[in-house]
Amino acid sequence: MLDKSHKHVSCATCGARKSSLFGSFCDHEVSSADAVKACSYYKKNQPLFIEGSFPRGVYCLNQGKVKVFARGDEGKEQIIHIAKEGDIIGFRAMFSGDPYRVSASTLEECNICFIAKEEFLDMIDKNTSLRNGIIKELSKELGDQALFITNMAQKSVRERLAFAMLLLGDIYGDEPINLTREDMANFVGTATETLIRLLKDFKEEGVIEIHTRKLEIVDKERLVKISGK
Amino acid sequence: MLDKSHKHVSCATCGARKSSLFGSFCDHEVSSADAVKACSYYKKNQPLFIEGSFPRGVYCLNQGKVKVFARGDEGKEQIIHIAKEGDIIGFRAMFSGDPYRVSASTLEECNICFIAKEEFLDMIDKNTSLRNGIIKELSKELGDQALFITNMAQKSVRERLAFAMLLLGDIYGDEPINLTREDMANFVGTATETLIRLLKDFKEEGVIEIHTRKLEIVDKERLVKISGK
DNA sequence: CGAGCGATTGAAAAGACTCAACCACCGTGG
DNA sequence: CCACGGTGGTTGAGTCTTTTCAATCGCTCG
Repeated sequence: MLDKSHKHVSCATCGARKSSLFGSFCDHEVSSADAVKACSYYKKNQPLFIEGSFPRGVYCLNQGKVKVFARGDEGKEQIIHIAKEGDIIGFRAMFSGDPYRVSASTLEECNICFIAKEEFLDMIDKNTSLRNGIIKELSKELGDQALFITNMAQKSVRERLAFAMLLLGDIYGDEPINLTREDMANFVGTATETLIRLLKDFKEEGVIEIHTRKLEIVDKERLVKISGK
Repeated sequence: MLDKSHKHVSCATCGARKSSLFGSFCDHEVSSADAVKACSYYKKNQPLFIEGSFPRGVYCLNQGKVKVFARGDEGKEQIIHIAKEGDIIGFRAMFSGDPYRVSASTLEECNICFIAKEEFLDMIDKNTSLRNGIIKELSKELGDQALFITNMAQKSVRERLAFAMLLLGDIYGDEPINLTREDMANFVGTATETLIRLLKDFKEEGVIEIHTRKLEIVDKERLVKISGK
């Protein structure tokens, strides 16, 4: 259980920072980031921002997972990305000038820091390596999404599920994967029922273990093979 | 028929430049861009770069269309983007540090200018508005791709085709859309046969006209409706 | 203990793909 | 000028994956 107060989490002691875009900060930059940010505790399933609204800053995840998703015409969610500790989200729309084209909401209890737009843009102006890191991150995501599109267009649901499980394995690390079946289906891009049937197949094939809602990968090699890459 | 010589096309007289990322260049910048770039004539179906190789510079389209695509596991192409006059391609991989994750090849005869990596990075260092333009372009594409993914995951092939026709309408402007059925299918993410059947439907519904290989949009409103947005 | 959401199962229907064959256009070379 | 070959386009039939809809189950939290 996380601390529910709005207590300030220092960037200096943030375990997630080192592997984040702010990883290269010097002491001075760390403390000035600390000074301008606001920390909040978020309950499960709480929105950070919603498609169509205008961005007012960026969110830096100290603890917990966040889904980033778009809604299709019938309102069905398509999860584009799942962010974990150390990830920064919401910066895309700050650069494009558009309103958000996706929504974000917590998948579990989270501690999340917020940095206002002006402060963030200011940091980018002053810090070349942060700026380069952002450009690199945008580029990396663009490449990932090209693969995502290709998978979506050409792979069967079974293959996509295997691929998604591998991604989720990386995101969740040691912890078991913990998502509703619906969120998982919306990540893979299929119907909930289809997803459930395929998970059952994987279980019977000894590829994963199912503990009600929590999933564990047993045979990663096999998943790689099934995913077709 | 384009000029097949490797004659230098000046950025100063390039009709495509004004609407491109280089649109904000001052005279001085235009002439220095002119000085470092190399112009080439490309035949139809000629590759610019190939997935897996490392980028050595960026390509600026003066004339013609270029497809940017990834290959799925069975080698099938998925077209991610179709670039037109004034577009700059290949810069993503220069920032991510990865090798190219997509390939690019001409869809028709083209005049294309090449700017080497160091020169381009140098231009970005020196020109803030170019740099901001690049960041904005990366962000814009990232947003477009999120929509692309959602469409791919949730829409029927018919809906996706309608959506793709609208995009192609913008890309081709006044000219008729001119792609092989296979390229078109690889853009929509479907089998060639399915695409052909759906094009026939659209024709019978009076939405498009088919002149062998060239397609013309007759009822744009209807396409918007069919695409479901 | 009960309500309610999330998970699961089954059966039927629909959408899309594959495979195989055939057509049509176009440029080439005899 | 015409026959030929090849690429790209079209059509039909059968199959298979995936979705949809309906019903049931079973945690989990007040």
